Amino acid sequence: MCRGSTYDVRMAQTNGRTSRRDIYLKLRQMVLTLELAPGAALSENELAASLGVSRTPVRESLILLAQEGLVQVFPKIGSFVSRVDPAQVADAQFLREAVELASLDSLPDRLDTAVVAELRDNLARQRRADLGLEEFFALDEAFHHGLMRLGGHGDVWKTVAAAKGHLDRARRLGLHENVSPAVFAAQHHEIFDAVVGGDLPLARTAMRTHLRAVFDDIERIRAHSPELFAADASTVPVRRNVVVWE
Amino acid sequence: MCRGSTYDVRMAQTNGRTSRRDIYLKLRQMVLTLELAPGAALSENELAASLGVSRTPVRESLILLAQEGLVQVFPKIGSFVSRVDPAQVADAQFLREAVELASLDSLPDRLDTAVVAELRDNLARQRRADLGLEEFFALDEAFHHGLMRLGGHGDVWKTVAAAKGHLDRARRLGLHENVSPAVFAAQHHEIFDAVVGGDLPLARTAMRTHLRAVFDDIERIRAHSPELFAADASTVPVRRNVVVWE
DNA sequence: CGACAGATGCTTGTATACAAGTACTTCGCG
DNA sequence: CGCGAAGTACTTGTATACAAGCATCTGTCG
Repeated sequence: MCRGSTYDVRMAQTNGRTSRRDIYLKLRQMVLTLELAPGAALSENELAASLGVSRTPVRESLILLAQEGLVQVFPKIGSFVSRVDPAQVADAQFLREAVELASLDSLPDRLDTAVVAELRDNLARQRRADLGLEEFFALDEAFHHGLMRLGGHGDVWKTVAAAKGHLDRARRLGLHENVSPAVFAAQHHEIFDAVVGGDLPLARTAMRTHLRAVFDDIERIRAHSPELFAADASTVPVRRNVVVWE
Repeated sequence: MCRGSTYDVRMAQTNGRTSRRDIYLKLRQMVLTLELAPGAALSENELAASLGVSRTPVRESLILLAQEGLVQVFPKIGSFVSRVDPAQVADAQFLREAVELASLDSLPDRLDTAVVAELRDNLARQRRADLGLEEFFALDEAFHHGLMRLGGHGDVWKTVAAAKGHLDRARRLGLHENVSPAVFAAQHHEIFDAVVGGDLPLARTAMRTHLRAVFDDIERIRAHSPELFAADASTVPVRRNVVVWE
């Protein structure tokens, strides 16, 4: 009697009210898009008031973001958006390169035609001239995720995505000043053609070149404007009134 | 005025009282060591009472564990230790293999002698005959982490470790019935010798063989006793009184 | 004018009360 | 005896109150 019953996930979401999941996703998006700048002070009370909820869901969201490394919480002092840590950027670069290259190695002989079509459409959209920055990033994310799905490791992308928050923010810093999504789009094309053409070595080198280009772009922007990068990970940022001051 | 000041992490820990960090680590350890069996029901109230704290820190710990995939929380229904998900086990296997092999590729010419000595000592301890299961797992963890540190990617191990909870539990299931840490210890030796000997290809093949052996061990135990593995990820386990019943 | 001490306002951490909903139990009825 | 429906005990989600501590501002004294 009473076997396990299936649980409908939608019921937890369609409450209508903004739940913790919404708050977490919203805050995460704001951090990744630099709408919440690195080093900015986050007050649980202020966020709760501005979102129209109590401290509890805000606090729980901040705890999750802290575990991802996107937020730092100092007890009795304050919570802050993490400064972009070059070490974490390099770690994320290493991780994604290792995983994405290994995924290429495990591509099956016959590719999922639906995913291939999806990628082809994705690349077409990347070619559009009137492409906004966030739109490009979304397409970029979907493209790399799609390649992982071709290798049968679509779920592993979640782990990579969660670990590359610092890298994503660094990329946005770079592309803010130095628009060049067209170059990356062309590299995406090269990778895709090699994959569908079955040329594994070429796909590997193209992917490696692409990811390294992204990383070099970040290093360049770091030398250009280092104030948003973290010097020491355990350094408390300046307080709010001083932030207003600047 | 008022530049950023350094924050002493120890202050947040030496409160004496069991804080959320302690509770989180304790629960996580209990889940990984199967002291909390897959499928077991977790009540925030019961855990709070048994740990002598309120629901708040317990709840926040469960939220973190849920993000790691070790716990499933169903609103208004209950929280449960996740059943070992074969898909997540395979994902973790793919991830760690990709990362650890890539780390071998990035080994420097001159290895950190301190880490090498540490690894040598680690291997000596693995040889001891009176080795407990959890002791072996701790040494295994430290060994692989040490290899990553040699490649300069020690921090990446945190990401891998966080993602391989399901794989670790599957390993413990396997080694509970089928003691063979000696085989794995010998493989560790082989990897280590190839690394210090500078034989990169041999190190790669030895590592791959080792990780695949671990994975095959898991597949074997899954065929042997599948009741602790998840059939469908969104299936609610049986309720508490029924758990007492069985 | 300078420096030290207390007051104040902010922060996060924890405990508790309430809200909403599920699942099982039990009682009443046919 | 079978079955249905109200009731009860439990769950998690949220809001709120209190506790403890750091940083700054301010008042006072030398």
